[in-house]
Amino acid sequence: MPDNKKMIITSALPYSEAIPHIGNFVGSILPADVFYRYTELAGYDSIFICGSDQHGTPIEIRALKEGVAPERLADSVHERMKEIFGKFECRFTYYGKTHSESNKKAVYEIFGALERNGYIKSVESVMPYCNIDKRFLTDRYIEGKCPYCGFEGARGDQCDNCGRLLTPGELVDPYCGLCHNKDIEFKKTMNLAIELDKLQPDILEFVKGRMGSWSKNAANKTISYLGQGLEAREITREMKWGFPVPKEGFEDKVFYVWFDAVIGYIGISMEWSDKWKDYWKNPETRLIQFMGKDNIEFHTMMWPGLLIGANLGYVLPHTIYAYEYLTAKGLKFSKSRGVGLNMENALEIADADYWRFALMYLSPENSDTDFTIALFVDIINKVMNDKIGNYVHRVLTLLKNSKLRVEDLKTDIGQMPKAIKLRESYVNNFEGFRIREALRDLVAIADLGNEMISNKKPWEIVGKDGVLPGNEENARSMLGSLVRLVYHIGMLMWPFAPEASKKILRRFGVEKPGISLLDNEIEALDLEGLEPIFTKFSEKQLKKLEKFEES
RNA sequence: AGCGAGGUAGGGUAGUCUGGAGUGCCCGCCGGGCUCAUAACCCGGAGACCGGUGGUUCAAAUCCACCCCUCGCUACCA
Repeated sequence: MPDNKKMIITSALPYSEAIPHIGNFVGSILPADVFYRYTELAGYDSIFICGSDQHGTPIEIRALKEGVAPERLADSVHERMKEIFGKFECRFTYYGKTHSESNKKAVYEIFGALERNGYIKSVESVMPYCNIDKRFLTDRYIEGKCPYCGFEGARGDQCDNCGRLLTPGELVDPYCGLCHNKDIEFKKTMNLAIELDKLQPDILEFVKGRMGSWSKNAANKTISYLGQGLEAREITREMKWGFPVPKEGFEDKVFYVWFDAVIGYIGISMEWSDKWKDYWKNPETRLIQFMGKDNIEFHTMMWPGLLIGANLGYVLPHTIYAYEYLTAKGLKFSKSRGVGLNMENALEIADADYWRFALMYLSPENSDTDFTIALFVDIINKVMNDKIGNYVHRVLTLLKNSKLRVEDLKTDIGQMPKAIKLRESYVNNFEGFRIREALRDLVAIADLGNEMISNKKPWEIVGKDGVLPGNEENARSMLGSLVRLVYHIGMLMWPFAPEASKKILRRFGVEKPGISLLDNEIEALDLEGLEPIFTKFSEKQLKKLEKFEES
């Protein structure tokens, strides 16, 4: 139940190299958005912060290859992502980006504090250096022959042929992955690192106090990592693209992308509004963070570690919720391997509401979940259409035929214990981050409605042209109850399928949905131009989809 | 190899923390009902040695040990 505490909801920042696929979406931004919409529905004072993660090697290298400035490349992808998230009805309070003045300010502030407080040290490493390109090469961008299987073209991090993890020094006859010359030498270089080992006791205390409300995978993985002991982690890199390090001797380096990406939550909020402080510097605020399971250690240890070390009064994460993966035919969705469906293509198949609903219905909250078109179509046709859409439509049609007016309807929710129970379950499930279960509760309300119709047989007392004489009282309470459930569905559907929700609520004159409204009498009823709120996939579309799945 | 997550009817899941008759849900299947509705809806039924083996217990899907299988992470990707 809502209290007066503020809430910051974040999704892991999507990397702006390419358009995310639906696996990325369902694993972070979608649940964050759905949860944020729930907090609005429940009446919390919450903000939803996200943005594009723009720094890092892949973008710099790609920009180099395409002959454009990294910033231009990152910004163009950022604009496309912003647009596509908008099309998916994501309701960010603010969607920013990491390459911004405000984020630079936040990064410098936190770095400065960490240094002042004695948590930064320099570490020496030896890295391959290309004398032609005049730059250090990260593991991915040095290539050569695999020392194990002899494969030509193995990368410094891994051999694609035998799958072994490698280090650049192991490669036989290494060459630069950019210019393909062999004029490479291994040179010493210095980088800055955050001393997580020093922060370990504080991080451990933080984790112990909070992990009760984390997802199982996040909690267990963190315990396991902490048991092994944290080590200093580098926060600077040998690159041009990023924020220059403001420290003598390191000016030619930039901050490592993970460092300014997590700080981005703050930096982006700063750009949003002066009100950012009311949330970030308020010890009561709950910071709720959604992400894929690959992001766990950054959020449970490194990010809290740097906040604790900086000691600037920023709130620490309250809830960390990490999602498993959506897979396609058992394979992890992957841009590089061409597995899965990107968000732009997805909209050619179905509108945002359908994707949001179906993806949350399949949400990989507890384990990897296999996505198939057949399953997707099933959810749309059977669940959204046959259960929910059809229920809403049959009730509204009955109501229209009955010619009853809104003030005739008796809609005493107190007489509907099952509906109240489902509504409570919906709220409890959201509060416990069991979002998929909350969605099941919503579906169960439609099930309840369909069952009520069968039991009460309203067609026996409502004709095509009004209520049959002598049945007025009965019709008023019967239809009142049925429409009450439609009202509930419209309201509780809002986090999942906002467009359909709006379509329903508009008929009841509700502009801004809220759970507290569910106890009020329905005040308006507009039954003009009734049509089903969802439509099914036709046989024709199905065949098209099957072809799509083949490729 | 280490670590994390899973293995429950034909398929997909919940239940496992906090042991108590295999209990629930979705799809599919079989039978019946209904006609307000999107050929939709409702009711009933069949279908599971709860991955395996051993142990603890009056009692194990649930706790313990070992084993088998799947996925993921162990990246100078974020």
